[in-house]
Amino acid sequence: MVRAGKDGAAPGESVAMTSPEPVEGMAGDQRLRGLVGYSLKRAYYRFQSDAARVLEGFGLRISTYSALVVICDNTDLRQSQLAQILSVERSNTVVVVDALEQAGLIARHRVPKDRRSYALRPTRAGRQLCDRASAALDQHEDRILTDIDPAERAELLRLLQRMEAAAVSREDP
Amino acid sequence: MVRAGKDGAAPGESVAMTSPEPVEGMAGDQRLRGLVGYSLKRAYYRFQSDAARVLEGFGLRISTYSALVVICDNTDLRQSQLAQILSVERSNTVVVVDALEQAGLIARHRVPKDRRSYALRPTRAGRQLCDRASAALDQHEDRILTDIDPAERAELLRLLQRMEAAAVSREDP
DNA sequence: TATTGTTATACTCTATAACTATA
DNA sequence: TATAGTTATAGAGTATAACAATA
Repeated sequence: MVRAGKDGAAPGESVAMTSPEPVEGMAGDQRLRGLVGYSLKRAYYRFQSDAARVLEGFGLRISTYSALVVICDNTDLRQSQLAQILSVERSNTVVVVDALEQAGLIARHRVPKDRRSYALRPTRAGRQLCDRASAALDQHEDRILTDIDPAERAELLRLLQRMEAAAVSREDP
Repeated sequence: MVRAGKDGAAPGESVAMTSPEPVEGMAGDQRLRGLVGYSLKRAYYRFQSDAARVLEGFGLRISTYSALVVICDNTDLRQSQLAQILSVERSNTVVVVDALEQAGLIARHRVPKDRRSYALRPTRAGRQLCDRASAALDQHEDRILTDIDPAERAELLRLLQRMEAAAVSREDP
């Protein structure tokens, strides 16, 4: 029972990434499906593991890719600004910036006016890789969302951002 | 946790949970905002940290709560079925089921016909807590999604599930 | 005193492999 | 041999505290 076509998990794909084939005669996760948070989580994990696989081909992770994009788009960014934009802790940006620097994709430049901080700048290789990875990621999203038309996709983006903003506004007790 | 007096961050909330106030004159994360995956991630983290806070009041985490719901809704579930339904590895269900059992919310019953597996059953306390936590979580989602009307919310759920399914179907390269 | 970057640490979630006991 | 549950472990992401250099 339970196992329809997929035997123990196809060689190369994990069980956890298998689609939730409903167990016959069981409710399964139907009750949880009513929660936006649950479907959000499932969609997110699926989506990000695919995105991670795409970026792996460029030697990037999701964290390093998104930092690289922000550094490319904001001239002479400080690390604490990077942290704020991406909503990660300052301390956690260090390893990401280290990785980008060691890969020769960005450089830390000293700021004369404030010698505590660095100005982050992409190298030419960094800009090039950023553009190539971005194109691949766009293509990837187009493929994944192929049966969701542009209007729906725009609506989806809009709803996700409203949800995030709504949750933010509920921060205070 | 959450702690009111940490040093760097604004008193009350961590930097990471701070809203992404656009740094003036900068592009910020605008380019990333075009990616569904990025907004999906941001919405997800915001959402789940809120949900985790709600469940904390019941002594539950997201993982234990969702397992409890599935166990309540599927009679005499096996652990591997639980894993399949929730799309987690079998090995990772063990600690979750342990936690639920130790909290007196479920019990492992031996199955005479197959002594390798357990039949998971909720206790009365487990069912009660499940219902109370579910109600609280529903309320929480209603609050968060207060400015998203029911039609939009249904559309959101539908799109999220289509996205997940779409990503699934792209598993085989 | 406050801020920037940093280090160290811990906790969670996820993934993999290998073991045991049953089948 | 195959499966159910288990153990151990490793990797990422995230969060907190404390420190040095600088403001």
